[in-house]
Amino acid sequence: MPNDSSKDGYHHGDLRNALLSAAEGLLVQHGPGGLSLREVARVAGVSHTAPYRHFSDKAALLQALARRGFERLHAAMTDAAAGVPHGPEQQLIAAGIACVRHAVNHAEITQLMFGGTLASTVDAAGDMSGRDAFAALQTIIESGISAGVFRQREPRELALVAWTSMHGLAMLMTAGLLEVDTGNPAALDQLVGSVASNVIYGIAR
Amino acid sequence: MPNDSSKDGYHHGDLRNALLSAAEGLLVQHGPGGLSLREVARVAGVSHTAPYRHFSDKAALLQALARRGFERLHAAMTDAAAGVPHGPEQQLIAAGIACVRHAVNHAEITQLMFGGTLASTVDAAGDMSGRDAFAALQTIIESGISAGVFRQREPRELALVAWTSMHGLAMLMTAGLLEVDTGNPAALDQLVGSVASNVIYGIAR
DNA sequence: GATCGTATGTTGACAGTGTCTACATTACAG
DNA sequence: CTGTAATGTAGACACTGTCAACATACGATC
Repeated sequence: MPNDSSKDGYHHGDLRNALLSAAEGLLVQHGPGGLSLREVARVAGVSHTAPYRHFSDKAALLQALARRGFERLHAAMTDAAAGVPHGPEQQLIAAGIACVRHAVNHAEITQLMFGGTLASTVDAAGDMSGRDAFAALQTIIESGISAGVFRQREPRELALVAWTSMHGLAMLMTAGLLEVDTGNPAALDQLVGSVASNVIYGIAR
Repeated sequence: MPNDSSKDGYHHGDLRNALLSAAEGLLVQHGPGGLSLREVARVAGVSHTAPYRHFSDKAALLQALARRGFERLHAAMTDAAAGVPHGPEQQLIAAGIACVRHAVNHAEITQLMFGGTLASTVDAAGDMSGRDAFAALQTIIESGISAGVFRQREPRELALVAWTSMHGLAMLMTAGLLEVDTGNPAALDQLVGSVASNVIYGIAR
């Protein structure tokens, strides 16, 4: 019984995704750094060199995992903003909460995405890295400026304030450096809301 | 010629610090993760197990390195604030710039300090972790509230806005995820100043 | 000053890792 | 049906973190 998905023979059928899923599972168990390519292969039920048919490197696998995370983050933020048609401020808060929530719920992958582990490697795929998420914020802010609820400045500049704030909050929490019960969604939302509203107060007209 | 410092015999004399320095040097060369305990020992000119007489673990060595970083960060921020007696706003900006500058100038160690690599281990020494730096910010803000230039809110709340913002900025820059020339001090200060003044605008009375 | 415990440093070994090369099996195009 | 590329395997290599056993040097005690 080689595996659960697709084909059942010598060839796996969808090993690439299976490896990514296995890696993600192991990543949340043992933190980043505690993840070994061989164990990933073991969990996926293949030999220890099979991953090299799909990823040139261990770093490449981690990078693919990070890419997944960036996509999910972007989706979470835009979805959250889209679900709140009550104007840019509320959209911004919703996006911020979604951002931090995603970070807390996927702490290990968040560290992968923004931690320096892949820093050197990320350069190549850097075009991808979180730029979409940042752009989402900027879009909200632009609409807010047009609507006259935000100060008339460089959108990028205002977006940067929001982005760095949320990013910092997320990183501090995922690193466990903030005395807050990340398991309590209400407390989390309140904290994020507090920071976000302060940011908005600074941004607002 | 076993070494340059202190004694020259079988016993090193100050191996602990020598190891930390060697580790720091290697850390900036090859990023975090690319640092091997054995190479640290090699650089320090001792056998590959000598470090175990001073650090229980590889993680323990990295943790000590991180602790050094926290101390330096705190010192840099308080020094910067102390050097600017022109009121809390300017002090806050100075501290923010010092914070980000320290992060940029010690990118690898910053990733060590706040990245998740040590997350599980940091719990023990967590009391140390950046709390001092945060407290420094909070002190400035408290004096600002007393002086009536900042809004009358929970100091912790306002400090959190400033802290997350600076922290996020620092982390994004050290991870190379911000399109900014970190080598150009002027551009860096301007960027930090921009974000900081926006934060202050939100905090100010 | 000799002695002895202890701190410090060394050697050797072990399992585990990332990655390379060579080989085996399968899918598929002609 | 045949050959070629894609995919997976086996074995090897240097390297790593860590443990146990041993060697050396320092410092207090008699």
